[in-house]
Amino acid sequence: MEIRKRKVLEAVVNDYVVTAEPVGSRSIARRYNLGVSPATIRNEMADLEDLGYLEQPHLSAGRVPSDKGYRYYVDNLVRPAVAGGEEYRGFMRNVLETQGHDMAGLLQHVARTLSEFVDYLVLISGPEMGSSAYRLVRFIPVYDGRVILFLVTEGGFVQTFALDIGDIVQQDMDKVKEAFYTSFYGMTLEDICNELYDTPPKGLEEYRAPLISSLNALVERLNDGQKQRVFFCGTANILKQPEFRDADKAFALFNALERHSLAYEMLQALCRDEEVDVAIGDEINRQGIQDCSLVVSAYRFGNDLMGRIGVLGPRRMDYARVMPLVREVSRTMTDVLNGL
Amino acid sequence: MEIRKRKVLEAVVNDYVVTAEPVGSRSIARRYNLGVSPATIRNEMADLEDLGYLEQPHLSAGRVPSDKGYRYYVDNLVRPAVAGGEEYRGFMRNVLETQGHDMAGLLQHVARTLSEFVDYLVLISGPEMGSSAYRLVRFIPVYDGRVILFLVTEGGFVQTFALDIGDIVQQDMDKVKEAFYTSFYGMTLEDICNELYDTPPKGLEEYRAPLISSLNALVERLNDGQKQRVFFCGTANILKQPEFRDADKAFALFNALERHSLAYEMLQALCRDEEVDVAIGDEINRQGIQDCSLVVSAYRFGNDLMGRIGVLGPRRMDYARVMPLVREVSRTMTDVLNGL
DNA sequence: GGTTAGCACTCTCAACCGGTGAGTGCTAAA
DNA sequence: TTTAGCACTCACCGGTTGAGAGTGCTAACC
Repeated sequence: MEIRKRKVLEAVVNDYVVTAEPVGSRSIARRYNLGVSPATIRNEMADLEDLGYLEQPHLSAGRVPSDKGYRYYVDNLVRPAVAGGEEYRGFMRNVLETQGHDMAGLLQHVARTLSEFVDYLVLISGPEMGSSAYRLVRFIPVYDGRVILFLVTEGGFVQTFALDIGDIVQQDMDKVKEAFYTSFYGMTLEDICNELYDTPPKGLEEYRAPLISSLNALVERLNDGQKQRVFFCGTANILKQPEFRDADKAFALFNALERHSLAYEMLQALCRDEEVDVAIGDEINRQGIQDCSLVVSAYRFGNDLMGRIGVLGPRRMDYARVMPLVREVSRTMTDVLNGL
Repeated sequence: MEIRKRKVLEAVVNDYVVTAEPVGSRSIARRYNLGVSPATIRNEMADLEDLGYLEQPHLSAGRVPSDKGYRYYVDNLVRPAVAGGEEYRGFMRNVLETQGHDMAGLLQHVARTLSEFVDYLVLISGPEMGSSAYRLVRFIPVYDGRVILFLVTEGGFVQTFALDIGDIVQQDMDKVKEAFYTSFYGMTLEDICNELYDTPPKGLEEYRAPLISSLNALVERLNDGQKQRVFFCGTANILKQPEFRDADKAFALFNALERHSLAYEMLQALCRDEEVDVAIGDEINRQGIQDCSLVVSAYRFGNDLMGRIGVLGPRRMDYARVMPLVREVSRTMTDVLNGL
């Protein structure tokens, strides 16, 4: 694309991001020093519309970026705003350090903090329990037939699941206590299922079937993303955005987001790039969320991907600010989790 | 209050609940068989307004119930709608039974199910961890200095907390493992703190201070309600209500609700009655939630109050439907949790 | 040939205006 | 005490109008 067209496209996106109003040739000529008259810009805009980068809500209105226009902007034009990054980094470190590695609380806090820096919705998915390796696995019998599966991931995330292994007589409970003191270090849930299937703990052969089926059901749920918790913060922010002041639009969006599994899948679906990824409008491909964009970055522990941090806002999102911010937060998360 | 005034007040509330429009004397005369003309009803309404039970949005509009009017209605006039109760009970039992006592999942499901029966927001607070007695307390050392406190309440609710007890040398970790195998059966968190303070486990005297301070911080957080999780469902429902189609109103409400601790306190604050309680408008006494009503009922395990189920909607809530429904759900919860 | 000034045209939006309908308060009669 | 009648108020709807912003097109300009 010619240099001037790029400048015009960038100007349109920049202006539209802040005003949420269709932007016209005159205002671009006034606010940006392109050295040409509105008429020339008008011609460029007409060309950009032909090429599919801009759209016109109605004749005699200004132009609005199309999905394709945003895509081009994000891929080629966006100039990350550095301001706030450092400030935020300090803030984050503070949050991370005072939260003492209580993962759920930590993620909640990070979501809250981030949502105060952007006027959008923040989503953070927790560690993927289904396929990650555990540093500690413990089976804790609680009472008749109920066993709590206690897991700690490499990253220190604790999760518990209740398993029902049917009627157990009291004296067998002690056996359970003993039997499950085996080490499952570094195994995934699938591994544990297989292990138990192949070599059931001594004295507990008769409970193997219900235990296995209970575990299998658990693995299945985890893979469905049903058990996966997504932390939300800044829901109210959505209502600040002019495009969601219409109650029906807002309703459709909130309704969709209420299915946490959908939010989880949405976060998972983005993984083109290592650092920070963006899905624009229809690219999100979820009912009710067509009018949004999602900026996502993953945080890691060691080589394992732990979870994802996402910011969901209108397509007209402030990419220049959000992208570096999200990148920064996930980097900081990764750093702190890895004990740097 | 005279019988006819009561009938008129009831009629106004009933109509306003469904239409959300100020209701006039004529429409009451038409829809209810009071045996008097609109003019008479008009006079009664003027009286009710003088008494503070009704309000007029503007001259020449119909009347709307005031907070006082709703209060009188809820206390004296409401006729619980029975329809749906049994149907719901079956539904609930099914949810409760298939959820296998995984408390977090269970509460989430109950919230979801209930939110499908009412067009309002459902809030459920989990067991109060701070002051309830535990059936099982376990300290699980994870790695250097990090100990997970693993708690199971009488009701089978599992919760874990990370504690930092400072630098621990590896060989001491085994001691921790041993030392914390004590039984803390039936103790509350406060009890445990005291116990550890009075008689620190053998060989771990030097870790007493950080452990105690870590635990104290935990108790404090629990008492602040910070750690208390509140399960939300039906947030989108709020936007269906005409009074929240105005984005600013909705924003104020969502903003307030985002502070989960506020939601928690709101639920806790209501405890006049055993069965089901209602806070109307300003009675809720929380910034941003003045225009709502809250219907709450507690569920129990044994004699302990475990948590609360609340429905938050506009003041113009369908009390006749919501009140029995909330009562029914909390009863069913209590029944199922107690193993009936 | 690219650029620009000028101009007619389009479309939205806010303000205005009058009519309609719902509802009220008041008064006088039943 | 109740009711019919009536004048009055106010929100709301639909149509109109004018202003403002923006466009496309054309012809002149460098």
